[in-house]
Amino acid sequence: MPVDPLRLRQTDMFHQATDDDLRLLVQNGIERSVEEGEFFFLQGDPARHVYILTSGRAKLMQTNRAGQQVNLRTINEWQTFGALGSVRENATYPASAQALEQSSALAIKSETLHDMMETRPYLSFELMKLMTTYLQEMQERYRELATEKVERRIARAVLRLTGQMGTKTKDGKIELAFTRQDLAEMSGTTLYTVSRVLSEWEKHDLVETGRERVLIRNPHGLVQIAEELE
Amino acid sequence: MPVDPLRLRQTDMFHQATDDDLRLLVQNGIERSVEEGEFFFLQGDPARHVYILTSGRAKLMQTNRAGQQVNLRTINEWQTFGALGSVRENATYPASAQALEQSSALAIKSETLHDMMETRPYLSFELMKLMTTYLQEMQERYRELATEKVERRIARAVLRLTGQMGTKTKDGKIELAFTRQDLAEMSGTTLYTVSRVLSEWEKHDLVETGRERVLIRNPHGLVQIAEELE
DNA sequence: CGAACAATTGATCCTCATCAAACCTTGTGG
DNA sequence: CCACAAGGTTTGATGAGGATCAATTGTTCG
Repeated sequence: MPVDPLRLRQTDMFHQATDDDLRLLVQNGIERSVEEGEFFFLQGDPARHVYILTSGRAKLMQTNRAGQQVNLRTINEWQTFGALGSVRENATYPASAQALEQSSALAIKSETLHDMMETRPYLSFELMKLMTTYLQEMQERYRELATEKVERRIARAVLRLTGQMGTKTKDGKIELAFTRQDLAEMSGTTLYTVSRVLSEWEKHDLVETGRERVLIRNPHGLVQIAEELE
Repeated sequence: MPVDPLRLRQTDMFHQATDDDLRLLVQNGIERSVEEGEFFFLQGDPARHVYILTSGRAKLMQTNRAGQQVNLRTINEWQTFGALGSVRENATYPASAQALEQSSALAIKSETLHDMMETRPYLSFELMKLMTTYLQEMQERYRELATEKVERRIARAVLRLTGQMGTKTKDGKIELAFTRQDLAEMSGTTLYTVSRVLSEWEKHDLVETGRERVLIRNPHGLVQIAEELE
């Protein structure tokens, strides 16, 4: 199912784009559909495309040579990914992008975008804003990982996800659809520790848990864990 | 001592700038000198200026509310800092910049740079390239911190510094001027652990150590520690 | 020389990672 | 509709890797 060019404007990077620009992007892009668990690209692949997720959900992750993974961020509809590798020519992707569910993305040739940037200052400006946001977030997470204890890091990860992907249920709770493993990769710990912490939280009525699911009952309590001194 | 506008071209961001642009920057900037240990700006200050270090050495660091610090990067002559906070209006600096020795910097009003970017596409493009580089490095360090053991992290930190700030001595060794505390903040550990690891390395003739000083005797040995499987 | 600061080293303790086993949940096919 | 497989989750036991604390020993500089 082809992408409606005008919907592309939901993408931060293209907020200010003209209709013609959007059409140009879609014309020069190809749509890629990917099953749950499959990859849009792998760390180390030549960075030939920049992607915009048009449906589904994906995650960006990095692997070390021993195979351990960390989650860099989760990608929602109309978010860009793979842009980092495309700034310099002949770059390779510094991370892998894996679909969390069946997903589609518009893949635009890196050069196309590169060329467009030369004549459309808004593009590099927007991309820069995006990069600074990510950089700032990474710096914060880096500090957290270096200085904070696990429970707090998990609380932060959950709260971050709440803002980005939380869906409200009828009775006012907020639902997150992630495995313990996912949460572990996002907070730099193991699924065992996440499980233990969630159980502890459940005892104190902060959350309800289930398979691939966390319901947040008391966000304020989590904020307290995430922010409180000591 | 006023900054020679043309020397500004050493700054990555201004490689492609015209002479007039450089002069404009200097005219609109003020020079700030700062003693060792003092701050150019503090985390949380309103981000009114973008800085270019014209002499000395500084570090960018983040502090959590308990006062623990992490080192985000070290700043050398002609490198930009404080640019991150200046992209959005009314932003605050996400980190503090502290002089490692007596240093000077050219401070340019954020708005000035912002305005210049609108008419000079190369500026936002260069700034974007810079941001992607930093982002990529932070992502890597984040993964390291999450998945690698301390010794390896310290080895990586030392090697990174070697590339950025290492000065060669006559007899072919590479010298780094950092305290154990600095290295600890850069690798997410404590000065005690750094001290122990360096002592161990010294026993194996990989380095020589001294007060605020590490001499690298065998870089290849360090690479091995940093890269080797297991 | 003495003060201030940096580094070392030992002893101790605590947080988490790791491993193992059992238990749930969900979806599939007979 | 049940049985079973596959994958997700829980929980306990154990131990390692570093953090923390304390005391001592350099080093530098006024």
